[in-house]
Amino acid sequence: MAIDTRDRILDVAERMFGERGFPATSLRDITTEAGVNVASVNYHFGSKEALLAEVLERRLKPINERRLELLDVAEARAGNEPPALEAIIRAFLSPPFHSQRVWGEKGRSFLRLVGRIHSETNEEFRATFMKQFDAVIQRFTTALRRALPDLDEADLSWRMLFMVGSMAFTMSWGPTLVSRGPRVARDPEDVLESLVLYAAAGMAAPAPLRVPAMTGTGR
Amino acid sequence: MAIDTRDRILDVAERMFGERGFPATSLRDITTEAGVNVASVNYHFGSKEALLAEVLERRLKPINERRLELLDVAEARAGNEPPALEAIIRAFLSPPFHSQRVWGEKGRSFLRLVGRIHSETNEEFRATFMKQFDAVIQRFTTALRRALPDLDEADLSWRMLFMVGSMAFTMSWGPTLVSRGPRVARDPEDVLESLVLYAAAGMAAPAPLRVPAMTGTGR
DNA sequence: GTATGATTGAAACAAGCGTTTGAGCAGAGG
DNA sequence: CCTCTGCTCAAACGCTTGTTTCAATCATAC
Repeated sequence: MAIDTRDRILDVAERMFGERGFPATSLRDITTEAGVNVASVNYHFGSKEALLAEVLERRLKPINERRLELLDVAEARAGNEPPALEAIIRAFLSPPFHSQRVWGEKGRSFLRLVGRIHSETNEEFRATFMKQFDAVIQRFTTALRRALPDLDEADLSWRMLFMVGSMAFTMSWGPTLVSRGPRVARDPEDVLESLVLYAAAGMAAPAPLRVPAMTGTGR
Repeated sequence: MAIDTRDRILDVAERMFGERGFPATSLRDITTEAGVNVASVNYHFGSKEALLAEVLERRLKPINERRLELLDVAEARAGNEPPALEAIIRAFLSPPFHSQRVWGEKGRSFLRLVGRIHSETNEEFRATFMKQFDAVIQRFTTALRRALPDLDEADLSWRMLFMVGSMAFTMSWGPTLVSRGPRVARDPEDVLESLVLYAAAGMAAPAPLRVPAMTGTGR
């Protein structure tokens, strides 16, 4: 019917994986809603897992390219200096949020899906999935290291994890939070702005005092 | 054999749910490893979902009680003033990290599980699950509102979401990050300290300038 | 010692899963 | 007109899932 079967499967799969999660969504759910035959998934993609990979890549590739683009721009603009911390962080965080605006409802459920993959796929799938991020992680690590010379390597890694965590969590829970009450509802653009400020301040926090070989600091 | 069947099921379920996720773990996986009969799960707990609820409650209850305790202490210590931002945040973040130390490997996989439930269960399960947090959320929202009077309600909600996101993400990815290379390996206590500093700085970031009815800020 | 109530065990249940099969259809190229 | 290629379809495959059944076993109390 209507459009290409492949695309219909991808669209419905994206939404359903985002709403219910990957393991909880059956191929029959997808194909019924898309109005296509069950067999077409294996015909076009090979397997359910390969379908997930394609769903992810279709959206993630432009996002990561955009991240690198924005970082290029920020670095070019800053000349020989490292770019401002906030500019680096904005280059990293804004593309997925912009995708939300551009793709509307579709983009939103995709973001939820991204927030989920880390917990819904097996180790090896995640490993291949992560390859898509290698270049991005490396470039941004370097940029942040220059912008935060006082931070040692371990602290930088952890803080990047914290940042990604806020982002991923916001993507999967944000819609729930917004629907909870009109007092928190807000334009995705404003949420991005909030998140950039939050992450930049966190990144720039003073380096923790490391008390060597002592463990009683917390109590 | 050995110990109580109930407890053996709970222990194995906790570990497996944490490692592979809830939907990806079958009751037969659990019961085989625990050396008990499949039927015993339904006999003792009623259903797979009820088993998950019990696994969560067993650990979460003392964690949330401890959070409230620590907040009580911080508020008592501060007298009429609001407690320091860092103290509030530490009261919230430290109990799950301490549980990691106390429970060893068991605690670690439990933390991974907690980082996952938001994406691996259906809406209604999450709703009942969230009730366990009602008191905690309310108390900490109030405390943070007092400590950050310049922040409006919406910003506070989002920033709390950011903080929880860093925490949850760290719990589920932290072990992976640590195993990635010895350069980032670190005592859980140190990671907690990093996270507290990061979150406190993020929370205390200047309130975003809200440009009313304009959308082009990010580009 | 026997009755009672709680627990365990092997087996089966219906339902759903991802995947495969092979017949059928459409349209383009020779 | 025929054949080839790309695609769709209903049906079935074998397997796993959570749950249930009911007899066997256990510990405890009378």
